[in-house]
Amino acid sequence: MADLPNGDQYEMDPLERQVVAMFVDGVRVLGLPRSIGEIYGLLFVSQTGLSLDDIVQRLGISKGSASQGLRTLKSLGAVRETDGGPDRRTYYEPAIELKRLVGGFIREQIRPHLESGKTKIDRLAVSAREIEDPERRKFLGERVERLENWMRSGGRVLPVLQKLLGQ
Amino acid sequence: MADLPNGDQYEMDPLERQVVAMFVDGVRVLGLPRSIGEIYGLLFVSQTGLSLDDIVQRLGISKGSASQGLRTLKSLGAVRETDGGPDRRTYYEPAIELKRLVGGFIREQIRPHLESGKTKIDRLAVSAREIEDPERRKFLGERVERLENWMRSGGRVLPVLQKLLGQ
DNA sequence: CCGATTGTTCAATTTAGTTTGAACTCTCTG
DNA sequence: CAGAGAGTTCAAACTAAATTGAACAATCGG
Repeated sequence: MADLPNGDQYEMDPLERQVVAMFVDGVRVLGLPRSIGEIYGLLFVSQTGLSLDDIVQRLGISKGSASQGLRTLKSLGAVRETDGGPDRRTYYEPAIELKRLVGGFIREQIRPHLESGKTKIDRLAVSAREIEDPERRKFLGERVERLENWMRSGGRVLPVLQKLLGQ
Repeated sequence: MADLPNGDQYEMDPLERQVVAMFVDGVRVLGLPRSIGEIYGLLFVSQTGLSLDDIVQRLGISKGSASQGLRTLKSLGAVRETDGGPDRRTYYEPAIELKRLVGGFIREQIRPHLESGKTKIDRLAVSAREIEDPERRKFLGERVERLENWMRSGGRVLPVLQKLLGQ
């Protein structure tokens, strides 16, 4: 590296660092790994699309990490690929519409959990009905009902959320 | 332990395990540690309040873990303390109203991040205005605006969320 | 106020999750 | 169709986060 003519193109400037750090914090709240925040943040401050190798070099992360991070971001609908014309490689750009980002996150991270939650509650309801002691059975029945209510509320909220964030 | 008359009172039955496992999964989605899901889940299936020692023994976790978990749950408004009458120790019961749970989570986990996010964006806006190159400065200004929009949307959504989940 | 009991704190350990990097596949092009 | 470049995969290494447990503080009753 020391013998390359221009190290600058591999380094982020302070403002870019600031943005990347912000997104790193941001995605941690969402339970996503740091590298995802770094990649998205870098794309977010970049005026042009970046290739996988650009990302690897500017962030100083491994190719593997960048590749996996981009896959997750693609699945969330948070980056789109633009094929680089004459060039062989793919370039990546960030999706910056909140609607799209929230939609992807709900679809990929929230809905699956709501689904599996419902299944588990159904199984729980079955177990609860098999309890011998009537008092205990009644109590459990009430708790199961409470859980079903939570799920219903959750299901009702998501569409509203999406509508509100669609601007 | 082997010489205690009734080991049963320290063990969860299969249904209790099922509920605890469900809440462990549940809280992981929210980015909270496993022990918190275990404790809340155990309280949720229990017909009576439980003491810290009850929790330690039935879940088989350490006193330290239970103590810290309860503290977090209290700060989230997800458990309340009931002092156990003649007894010296405190008993814990779960809060089961969704409104309360969501409210606590928003207050403790979401709002602080929104706040600090706003601060970071303000600082970023300052840095962006100092950029020399006009084209770059314009681009960054637009991105900062975008971030400000995201934050505004987030702020608008929370109250609606709370209202909808209040039943 | 002493000793017993309840609950807290935090450094050390353990566990879970992320990142790396080398080997691999795929695809294009000369 | 050989070889070069782009991107993927995944076991191993590393890092971050949770848990333990022992020492400590607080409180109560005798």
